Amino acid sequence: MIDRLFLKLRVRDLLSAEEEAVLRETIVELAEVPAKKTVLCRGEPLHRSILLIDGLMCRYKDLRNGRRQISALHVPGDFLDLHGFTLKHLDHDVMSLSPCRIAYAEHSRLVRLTEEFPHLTRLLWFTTNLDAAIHREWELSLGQRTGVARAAHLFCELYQRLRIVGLVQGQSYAFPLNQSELGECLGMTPVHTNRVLRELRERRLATFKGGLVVIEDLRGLEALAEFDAAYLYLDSTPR
Amino acid sequence: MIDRLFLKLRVRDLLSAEEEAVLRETIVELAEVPAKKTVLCRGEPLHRSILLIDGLMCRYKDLRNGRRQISALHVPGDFLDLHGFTLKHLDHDVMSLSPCRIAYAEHSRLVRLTEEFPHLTRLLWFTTNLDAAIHREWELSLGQRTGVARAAHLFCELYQRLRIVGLVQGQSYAFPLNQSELGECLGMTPVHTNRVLRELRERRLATFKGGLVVIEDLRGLEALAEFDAAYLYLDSTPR
DNA sequence: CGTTATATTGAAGTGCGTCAAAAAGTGTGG
DNA sequence: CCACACTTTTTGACGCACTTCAATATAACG
Repeated sequence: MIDRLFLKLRVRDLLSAEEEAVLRETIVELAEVPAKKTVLCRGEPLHRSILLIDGLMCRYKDLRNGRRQISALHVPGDFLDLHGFTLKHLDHDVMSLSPCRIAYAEHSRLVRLTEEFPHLTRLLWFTTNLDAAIHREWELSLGQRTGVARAAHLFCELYQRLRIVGLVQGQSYAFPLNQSELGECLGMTPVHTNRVLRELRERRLATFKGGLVVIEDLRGLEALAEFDAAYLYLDSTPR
Repeated sequence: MIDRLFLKLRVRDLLSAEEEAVLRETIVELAEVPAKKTVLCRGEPLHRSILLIDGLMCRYKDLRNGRRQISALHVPGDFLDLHGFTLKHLDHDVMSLSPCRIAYAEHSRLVRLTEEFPHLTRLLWFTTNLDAAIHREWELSLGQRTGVARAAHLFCELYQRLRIVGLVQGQSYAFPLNQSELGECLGMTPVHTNRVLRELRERRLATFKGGLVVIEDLRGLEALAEFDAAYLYLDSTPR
């Protein structure tokens, strides 16, 4: 059930059998969430954190003119709001993009974890810092990359993130959102998103259709995006 | 010396005398850094983290066309690279914008801190999650806000962040960077930054000149920016 | 089969970038 | 104190990336 979390962690560090057991005891109570459902609202007090088991979720913020920025995408094995463990409430909303399965970790149990398992604590701390590293790369995209490069970069990032949890088949992966929502990740309108996708298609780099991304030319896509996976910390290092 | 860190932490939580003492023992060895000096390079192995005592620093990433995105600004009391404690190397560079004073915390000592002081560990974890919350708000700015609103929002954010560490005098604060560097924070060219600043000046909201920000109409600035300080977590909550 | 969401394309408008030059500020040495 | 070099700010003209508005096409669905 939480095996994708272990895959994600073991790409980055050693995880002992005891630590694995502790996580299995901490993360419990499976639940299902339909697509397009807000699972967490900004400001509400939190007493547990959520691990994504299956499906795709996002965090987002809105402006009053109705424009929305998706600030993060989450794939299976990611915590949606582990940062909420120390923040106590969120500064953003969280919603499902596809039907999802989730599991819960009570904050009271996480407190005990920080008291008894310092290495595991640092590893969980690491995962929130990894989220922040992805935020920084998105800031670079939103601030400086062109529309096509932004889209190309996102496709490269998800290729790597999904690959390590076993969710890439050949050169394609499920990416269940529509062009409007993709535009909300990329800081552009649905119309322009459509044009950007057409350019990637015509340049034979990647296609996005019906919630499926097909990478036709990974090297070309990475070159266009100036993608360097270093910010995903895919190296195994003691934390 | 590290009192601004205590101001920052005590806005958010109780900090015991013992914890304060632990931090004083952990953060040592004062150093000076001239302006415009790169203090940390992406990729290099880290064995300590840096606390900013005085001055202004930034983290940034470059693209090959020479465009740069500043992904975070740091004010006195902030760690520059506490995330580096769990990441082990950085995905970005860090440089000083003004002459700075810094102090060091050895990672070996931080490891011991995580083993012996779980609440303090959670508080330090919190500060890295606060950095991430600021990243998210910048993503919203870069993706969805107009140029003027982005600038206005940044001025509001720094007003609050500097205020809690005692670095706002009346309605103004030191913000020692030039228009090019400000543009690198805001995802815009120096030329456009200049025009945006003129608009804020002409609308009598704020002025930025000679490294000094003067807020003329805080409410107006906040309204233009849709600024809501909630993402800065200025409330005292047990972590 | 009709209804609704999603994708696609066109045309026109705008915010921001680019290029270029001038003006103002800053520091240095004489 | 001025002369000079250099950086930073400011402004103008023009171009492009992206938005907006609108219409049509296609797919999804009960």
